[in-house]
Amino acid sequence: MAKDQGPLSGFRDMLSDQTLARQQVLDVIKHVYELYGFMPIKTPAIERFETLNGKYGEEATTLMYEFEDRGGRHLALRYDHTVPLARLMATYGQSLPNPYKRYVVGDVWRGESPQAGRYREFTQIDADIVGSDSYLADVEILVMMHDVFKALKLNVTIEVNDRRILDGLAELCGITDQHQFIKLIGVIDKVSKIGPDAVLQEIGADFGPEAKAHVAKILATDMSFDDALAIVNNSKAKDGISNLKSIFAAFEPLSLLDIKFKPAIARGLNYYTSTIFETIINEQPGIGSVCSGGRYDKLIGQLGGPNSPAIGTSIGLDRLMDVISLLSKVDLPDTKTQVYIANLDDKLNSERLKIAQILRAASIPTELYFKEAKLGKQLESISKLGVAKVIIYGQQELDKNVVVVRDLKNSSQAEVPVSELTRYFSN
RNA sequence: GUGGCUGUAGCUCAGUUGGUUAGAGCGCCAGAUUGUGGUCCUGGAGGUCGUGAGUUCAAUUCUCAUCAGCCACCCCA
Repeated sequence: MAKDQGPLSGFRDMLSDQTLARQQVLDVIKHVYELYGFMPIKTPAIERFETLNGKYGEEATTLMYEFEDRGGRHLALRYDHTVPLARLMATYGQSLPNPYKRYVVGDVWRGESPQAGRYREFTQIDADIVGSDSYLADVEILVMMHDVFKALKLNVTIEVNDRRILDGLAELCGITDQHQFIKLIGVIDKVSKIGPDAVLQEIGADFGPEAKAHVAKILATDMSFDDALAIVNNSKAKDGISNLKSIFAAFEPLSLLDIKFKPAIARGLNYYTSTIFETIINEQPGIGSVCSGGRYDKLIGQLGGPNSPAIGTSIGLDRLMDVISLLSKVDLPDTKTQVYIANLDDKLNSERLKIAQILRAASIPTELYFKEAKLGKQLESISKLGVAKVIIYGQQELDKNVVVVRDLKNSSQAEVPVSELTRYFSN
């Protein structure tokens, strides 16, 4: 067992099988993002504490990793990618194209109590559109998320709401205080976890029977926009609903059944202003949201930039990988090597190296078996590594200027002239 | 951060109502006459029972602390 040498609680080491699988998933996501015109950027892991402070909400600030450097500067590890992006926009906004579309892959840190699917260091893959308040930006983000999960062959439900509907609901319940509002949506947000009955009981206890009655209606499943409007019919909610109507109408012809209106979606982060969404994996709802985001039209202005509207999405790669490995129990390979060259005789090492170099030059990942050992032993251990082909090259082959290629998957074997090597492996 | 449950070989777990050399399956290594693997057979290695301290003649088994995992709260990817 591990001594006290393992990684800290909430942090993890990842071996090659896991890392290769992540890379594979990441490549799929990047590919889809780039299809929509998002280009990669990178920002520092550390920011000034003041930059991050107050942007997420009170609770979140206590979860930040903050520290002082040797120069006495008050710093923090980034908590997400959205606030650093907003800072970036405040710095370079004038010189960037408008709308500005970028994506970022990187770790973020939150000092939470770790649990399955909850880590202190995890990777987020964000895509944001800055500078446009068009509902088409919202549409593109949502459709792109649909495409990502389709490409990953995952059945998801993307639940969409508009923060202003909740504002309207609060107004209806007579809640004007910001703290009370946060508390209200916090309770509503728990509906998928604790169920509507428990939520209503809490609402009743905290906000009175009238609020309870209003919230009860909003929690109904399969609500249409008109249903919602009938319940919360004030100007705030109207704005929200007409926004969602435009968004949903735009992709209606695509019939994306996995994107749904759900007025109970709240989102904890403070900076959201209108459209908000969360994504649940249908087979693994317990793990929580694997992708979420929304519109934050005021954040960039808050950080001293121009008043730019913006919308973004964030995929939690670690949770996503947890779900993927839960769903497919297939053993993942931990090598990309395609060919292994067995060692029958140390005297032929430079000949084997020459063959390896020919293959590598043709972009075929190739490794050499270092130790001279029984062929059977070599085949066994190479097979265990998950490598499909072995080149057997001894005195007999040297004399004939050929190579024996054994396929470990179907136990077939072929003699290939050295001059034909590249061609043989290229198809 | 608060509360609860858990922690035995690489993995999944059994076991000890405190008492000499702690077990299984899988995996790993080595054989089965020396240039051919994945089945079967035979043999072997590997554990200071998460770590540290306390109680005791004696602790892996009891107590405390600590670390890690899980669950709830909280928060959210």
